Amino acid sequence: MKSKAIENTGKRISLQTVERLSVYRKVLEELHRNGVEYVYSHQLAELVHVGSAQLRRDLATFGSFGNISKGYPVHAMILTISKLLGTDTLQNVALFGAGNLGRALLYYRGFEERGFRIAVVFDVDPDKVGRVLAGRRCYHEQELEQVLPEFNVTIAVLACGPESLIGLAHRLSKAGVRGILNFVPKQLPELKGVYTENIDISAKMEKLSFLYHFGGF
Amino acid sequence: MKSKAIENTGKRISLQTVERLSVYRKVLEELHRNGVEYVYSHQLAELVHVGSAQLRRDLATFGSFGNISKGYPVHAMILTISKLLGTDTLQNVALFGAGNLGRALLYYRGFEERGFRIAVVFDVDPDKVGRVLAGRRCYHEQELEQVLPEFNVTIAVLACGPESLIGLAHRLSKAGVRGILNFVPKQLPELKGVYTENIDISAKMEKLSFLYHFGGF
DNA sequence: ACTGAGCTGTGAATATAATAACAGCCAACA
DNA sequence: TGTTGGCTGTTATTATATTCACAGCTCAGT
Repeated sequence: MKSKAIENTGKRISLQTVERLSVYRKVLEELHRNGVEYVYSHQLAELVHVGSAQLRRDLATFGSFGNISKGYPVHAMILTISKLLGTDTLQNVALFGAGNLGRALLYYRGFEERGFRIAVVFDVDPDKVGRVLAGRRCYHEQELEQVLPEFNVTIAVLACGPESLIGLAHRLSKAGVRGILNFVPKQLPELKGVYTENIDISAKMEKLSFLYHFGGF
Repeated sequence: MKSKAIENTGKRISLQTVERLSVYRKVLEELHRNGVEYVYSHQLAELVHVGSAQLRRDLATFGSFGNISKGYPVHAMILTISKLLGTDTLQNVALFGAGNLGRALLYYRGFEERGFRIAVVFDVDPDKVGRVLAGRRCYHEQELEQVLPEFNVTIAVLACGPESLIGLAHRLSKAGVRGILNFVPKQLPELKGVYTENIDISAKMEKLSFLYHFGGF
């Protein structure tokens, strides 16, 4: 796997570790809600279906926080991981495309508790432009350059049509966006200084299909 | 990375290779639409942002199909990859949850051309049960055991609430489902004989956020 | 105080993935 | 027909990720 690892306090944090950290935090939040204060590596590891050694190693990449006999402090770990992921403070996100998927994302209540807020919506459909959807004003995609700076957006979510996708990506890059989450099943160009992450739902199904047809069990 | 590799014709196909195959096929489809008949590994590699050696190696895992001087035959490769992924024939999928996301998936036209068809919908909301959504009848989740067998479903997509998620997973397992695509940001249990794949949108954003905050470029 | 059970953090060992590099082939062309 | 350029498939190499296994610590129970 192409592993762009990041330099931290002398230790490198691989992207795979980062992905697991999201999961750890998610489960830790649940433990926290249940009043659990400390958790052992093997307990948490079992909850997230990961080896306990790997869990300890992941956590060790950004400094040790485990109490040697009580285990890991749940709440402190949540805060530490949040800070590492940059989600300790709310980030504004721009949504492109107010179709079925776009609106589903708009109405989803779960982003805020994970540190993200869809602040603006863009579309090309004249019927949608100018309207207010779930409290967010919908602008025309052409207005991107004027509107985006107002909202201090660093991440763009693409749930639009595939037509002008490439051009859009370049414009976003120029407009200062630093991350793109792309739901459109079409290849984006590589943009310098912008990290792009694809979510291809059909591809995930294909993976499941492969496993099923090959009897991967 | 936990690499459950699959035994094929003596060669193992890693899941990472499978994921890339989806991308290859997606791009190959586009080339095919544009009338391209053959493509060289370095051309395709550039389109998908992968090293050409890796591309050739990926393709070689299921037998060689590259014409040594013309490159790879676009259409034949599409068919071969489709067969490998099991998407050469349409597969029925069951959707759980007809909320915002669920409906977005229901109305999405793109699944069929990738080999999947949402055949049934389940929900717990009495307002939705019994209604027909985008041509698909909505059943109550309780009816799962009776209804599922009619539709020959092997993959379930979870876009429901987190409340009875674990129980649902176990029931799906018992009902013969072989793959679960889970959009609910909650940890599923490990089910013997069922492969589960999670799509956590917030987690993807967290990853982007991490990269941005750490200046991973 | 002392012992023992059980935890974390981590060096060492292993498994896996990505890259480089090249042998052998084919077509085009002189 | 001989030669050359550029391609694939694959082997060798390097880089990365995971797992093992244990030193060293902490506390509970005596």
